[in-house]
Amino acid sequence: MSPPNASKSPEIHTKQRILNVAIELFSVKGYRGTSIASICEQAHVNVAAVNYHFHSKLELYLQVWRIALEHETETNPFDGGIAETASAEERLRGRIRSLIHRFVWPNAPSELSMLIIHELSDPTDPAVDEVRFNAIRAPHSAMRELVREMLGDQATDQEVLFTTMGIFIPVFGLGLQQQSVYRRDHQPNNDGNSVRNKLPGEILRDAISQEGGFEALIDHITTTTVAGIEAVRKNIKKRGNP
Amino acid sequence: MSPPNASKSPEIHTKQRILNVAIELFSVKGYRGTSIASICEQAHVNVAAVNYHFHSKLELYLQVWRIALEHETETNPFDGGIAETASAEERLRGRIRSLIHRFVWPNAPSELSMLIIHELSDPTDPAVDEVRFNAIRAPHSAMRELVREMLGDQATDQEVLFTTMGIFIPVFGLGLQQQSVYRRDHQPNNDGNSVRNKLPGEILRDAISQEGGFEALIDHITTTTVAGIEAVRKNIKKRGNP
DNA sequence: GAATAATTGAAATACCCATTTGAATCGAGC
DNA sequence: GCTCGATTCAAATGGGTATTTCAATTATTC
Repeated sequence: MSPPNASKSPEIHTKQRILNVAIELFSVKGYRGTSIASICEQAHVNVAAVNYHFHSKLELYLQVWRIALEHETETNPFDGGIAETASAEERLRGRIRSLIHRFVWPNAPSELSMLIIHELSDPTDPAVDEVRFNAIRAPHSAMRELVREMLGDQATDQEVLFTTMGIFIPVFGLGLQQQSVYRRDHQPNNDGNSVRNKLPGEILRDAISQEGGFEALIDHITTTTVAGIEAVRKNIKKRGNP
Repeated sequence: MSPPNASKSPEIHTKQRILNVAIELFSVKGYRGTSIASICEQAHVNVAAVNYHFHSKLELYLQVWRIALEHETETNPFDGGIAETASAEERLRGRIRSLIHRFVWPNAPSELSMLIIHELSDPTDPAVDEVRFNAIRAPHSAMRELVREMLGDQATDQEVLFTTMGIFIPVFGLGLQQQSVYRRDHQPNNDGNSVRNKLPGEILRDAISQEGGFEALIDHITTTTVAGIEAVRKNIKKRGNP
């Protein structure tokens, strides 16, 4: 009777189907921008299922966060696969590679980074702060320690802080641009010429889509970052002990 | 009769009062996050006034954008007040100063930059693209030309692009962090310890709030940026003509 | 100072959304 | 094959929002 629901039953459980769609929609359109109804529609599931399996929209969202965080940590560790024993510059390169992968992976930022960006520009609920904080804190303090190591003991805290920020924060800018481009690409009414020229994010996307472009970007960022660190070190040496 | 409406009449016109409140709320909470009702409440104005003076919420929003863009252009020109005749490094410093002022001005990012960030992470309507584009394009292409000048003719387009992005895009990351901190500060239920440690944006805000911290940040960014450009130039020289 | 247009006010309308409800259906264990 | 708990379904509820409506009020013009 009724439609042959081949998309149901043992294959993938309702709960999992909801999660799969939710992670996609929440990361692209944010918490407020995605309705339970739209999730259920795409997952071929009744709206009540969401409130049955997860108590509320917010709890579903939290679950999505936890899954995205786990997934990112597994597939893309902070160290970029570089051993602890490698040179500082090697390790820096690994960290930068990992960050870029998260926030500008050619086709789209990772789900986690998109969630982070939405949460930063439009916080959902204090309950999310905890998990969001965990997602940001670990890579940030790891980077800070590495910068401290590279700048040496004579560097002031402010120098370490600014230098760390100089590496860490720009990727949020990259992610924001990428996310904007990604959304624009997926807009249903995108006729491609409503705005005459390209936004910085689109120019960048084009560049890294080219053969070798992505590696070139990582090279460029690593090179300029190392040069920046070197410049700060020179200043420290010139100044001597504070 | 009724309350002595001292907040009305010739003083400031209804339309202007709406705009004043709208620019504040839209920039902090975004388009979707602010209701017409909340604007009218704060402006001591009836909801119908919005739809009388501006046809719709969207048109009010567009008006706010135009005003914010105008205001920013007047009070904070791209060149940071540095003359065309100054050295390239001086002009770069001016541009960086201007960008930082827009996106991380100690107390809060400017209205325009907050609008931009919201629009990037959660686009409102194609009608906004035009004005948003104008807000981003001018400083971006100015920066690009300056970078081209500093890198010389032998630099590839990709080198110019990446270097420009390396200066231009990070400020979006800064702005995103600042906006997040700013919103958190202004949340009504902010007990200050729902999350134990500080987010990068908060650490940074603390640092630039200190005496001389803001200038130190601009110094740091300028120094590392110049060092980065110098590194790219060296690569170009080493490589010779492509 | 009357007539007319502009503006404001309070309430109504229409839509979207999260959540609830209670019946229907399914599935495992006996 | 029956029972009971788990799951799914369609419809209803309640709260929020943008927008409209039209009468009341204010300002402007002659």
